[in-house]
Amino acid sequence: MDAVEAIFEAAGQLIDTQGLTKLTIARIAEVAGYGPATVYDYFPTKKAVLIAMARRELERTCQSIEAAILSSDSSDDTVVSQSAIRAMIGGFGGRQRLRGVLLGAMIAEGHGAELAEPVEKIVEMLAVRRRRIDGADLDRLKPEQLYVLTRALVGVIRAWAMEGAEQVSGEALEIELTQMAHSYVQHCLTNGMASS
Amino acid sequence: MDAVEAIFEAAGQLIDTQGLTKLTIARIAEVAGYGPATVYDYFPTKKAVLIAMARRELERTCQSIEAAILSSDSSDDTVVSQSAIRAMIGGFGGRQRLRGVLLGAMIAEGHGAELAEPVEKIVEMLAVRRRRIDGADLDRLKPEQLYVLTRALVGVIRAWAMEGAEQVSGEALEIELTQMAHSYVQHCLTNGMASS
Amino acid sequence: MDAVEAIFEAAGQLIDTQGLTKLTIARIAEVAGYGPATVYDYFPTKKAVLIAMARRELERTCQSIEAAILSSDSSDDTVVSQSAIRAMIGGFGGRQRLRGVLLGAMIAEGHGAELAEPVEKIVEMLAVRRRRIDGADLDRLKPEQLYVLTRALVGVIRAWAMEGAEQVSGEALEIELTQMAHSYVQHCLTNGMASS
Amino acid sequence: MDAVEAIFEAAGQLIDTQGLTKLTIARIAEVAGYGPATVYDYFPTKKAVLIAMARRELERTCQSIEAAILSSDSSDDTVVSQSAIRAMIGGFGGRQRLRGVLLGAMIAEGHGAELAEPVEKIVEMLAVRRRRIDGADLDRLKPEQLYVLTRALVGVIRAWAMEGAEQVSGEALEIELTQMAHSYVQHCLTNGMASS
DNA sequence: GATGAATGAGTATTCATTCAT
DNA sequence: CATGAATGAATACTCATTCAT
Repeated sequence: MDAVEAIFEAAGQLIDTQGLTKLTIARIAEVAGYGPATVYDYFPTKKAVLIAMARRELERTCQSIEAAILSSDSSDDTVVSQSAIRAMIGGFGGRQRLRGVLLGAMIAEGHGAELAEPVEKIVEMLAVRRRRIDGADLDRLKPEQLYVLTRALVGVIRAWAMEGAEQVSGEALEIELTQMAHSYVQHCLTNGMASS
Repeated sequence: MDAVEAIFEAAGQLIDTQGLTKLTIARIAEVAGYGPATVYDYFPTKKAVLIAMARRELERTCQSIEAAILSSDSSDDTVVSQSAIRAMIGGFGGRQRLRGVLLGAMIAEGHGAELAEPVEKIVEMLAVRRRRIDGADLDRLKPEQLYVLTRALVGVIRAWAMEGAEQVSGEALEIELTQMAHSYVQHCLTNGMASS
Repeated sequence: MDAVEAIFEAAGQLIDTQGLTKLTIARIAEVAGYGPATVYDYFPTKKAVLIAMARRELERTCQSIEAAILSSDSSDDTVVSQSAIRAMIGGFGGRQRLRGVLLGAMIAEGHGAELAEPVEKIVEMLAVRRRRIDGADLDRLKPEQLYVLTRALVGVIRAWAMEGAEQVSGEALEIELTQMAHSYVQHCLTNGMASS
Repeated sequence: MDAVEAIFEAAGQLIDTQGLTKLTIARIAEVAGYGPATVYDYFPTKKAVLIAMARRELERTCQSIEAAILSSDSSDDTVVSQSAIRAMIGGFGGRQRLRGVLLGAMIAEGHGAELAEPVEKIVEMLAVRRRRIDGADLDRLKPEQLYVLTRALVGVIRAWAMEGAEQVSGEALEIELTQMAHSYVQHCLTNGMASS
């Protein structure tokens, strides 16, 4: 278990400082303080390391989002959403390049759909919350709407992670993402209501 | 010129059918009908081929967006935006894998910001159009808003390209992207007006 | 003792089903129900396992040949030889791939000469038998003749083991090997007699 | 073409002096005076090199056998066979270990049946010859007999090649193999005649 | 007696890139 | 313009073997 942690840490460091291209099993092992073969005692493949890392980070992100939503006592959806989105942005340990690479790895290996989980979790929790608060039952986005919403959020965060935060501050990003999500969801629900 | 075209065509084909991993200079050259060394007469590096291709496709996409907007005589912004977004989605010859790879290459090589150009073009043209039509001098989006909007659109399209179009049809994507963009822009402009 | 047996059994199974290439100490140990290190408590080396197995199987084959000759009460040498050869062919539990691999290992490790023992045993026992039965004191084969005879028999059986038994049935093999051996020995002894 | 020859020569040398285990593509290439990658310009795989070598040696052996038979003007079959067998023994360039390894490689890779060709050629040519000489039509060995004969010859020669020629001289081998082959064939044909 | 975690040394194979022609 | 033969440097993955417990 300790070895896995060391491998993750080593790989994370290397990716964030030298990029994916320079990442080799030998280097990971060396930084982790093991021989190359040891990595293979825990992961069958180099790609598997990346995927496992991404999943763990995703897991963590989900948890911090959940925590953010649950601990937010505002009755204003926007406020709650914003703290959730802040958790998303802050996820992945803050290491920009690592974040981008891991997301990219998930997509490239065909696990892109898993990335939607955190966002779906937000939407779901907000819906539950809302129902609890005002008894309203204005629910569910259509699948394609959820799809667009999740990919938009992840896409923006990924771009921001990789391009560096020079163009836009984390705070501004947080606010605008919240606005975008909120206005789109409002629009969806409004139209959905109107047409029903 | 002919050789460059042949190289692009060969590389495009190979990427779309076999993925980036299987792409080698030798194979590109073979399919293009040249020897490997010839590729190096036109591009200094393998990455350079990818970047050049991406730029050309991006250029083309810009042009088709421009054409779509100019030829649209509707006075409804949503309709115009939608045809612009349709042009975006249809870019890269509709070859999803190719699109994903090329966009990924641009991002990986640090040219991610260029990807925003087509979207910025839409926004800009729509603004000009609006001014021409109703004389209004609507504010521009703030930089961070433009940033979020562009990355959101590109992010969704890229994800859609890489995950395969099975989950959401191109038509649905087109509609929802338009809705998302429109509701966000409305929101931005409205708030911007109110606060000024 | 039990562990050794388990190791032999595991290795035998693995070789016969997956071939020598897929044979690793780890896999042997696993199938045998032990950890890898345990194998090294009994054998100093991977090759040593193979050699030991080969020797044991060879030993067994010798014994079954002996039994076959002793229990055969025919006075016809050909009949006796044939049952001896049948015992040879049936050696190694009839597991052809295993046989081929083990014989190959013996040869490769420079123990090829040991393979001749079973055949020499046949020849010797037949000579003894003959002497007992008709008091004749037939000459021994010359060393080079014994050499050729033994290698021929082993060579054919080995080839048959490795090429698969599809081309020739075990029964036909048994008959023809007996004929070949018999006619050669006859020839040798006859000429030997004549020339002495 | 020159490169192929150099590779064969290098591989042959290495096998004969250091054995199959120590054979690596890198070493072959080095000895041949090339980089490792060049070997792959001519052979897709390490095994392919061995197979190709074996086939070439086989080819050569066939040719020298053919030449031996054709140039032998004796009317005595035994004499002719012996020179053919001498050609077989002398085949494979006289490099003992190489010979054994190449034969082993053919067998191990499932091309064992090809090894029979030289022997079948002998038998065939002798049959033709005999027919021409005395008009006799005492033909063909049964498949299983041919099988046993060929494997016996190859088996003995292979063993002799690998065990070293200390136990038996090449001359003695040649004589005894001829005797064995001859007595077996005589036996087969005689019995075949008798039973028809 | 048994182990399992760790490894170090090894190797086939790939490919972007060069250069003499 | 075009080449094709050659390559050097790189790297994922394997496995026999060890040793502290």
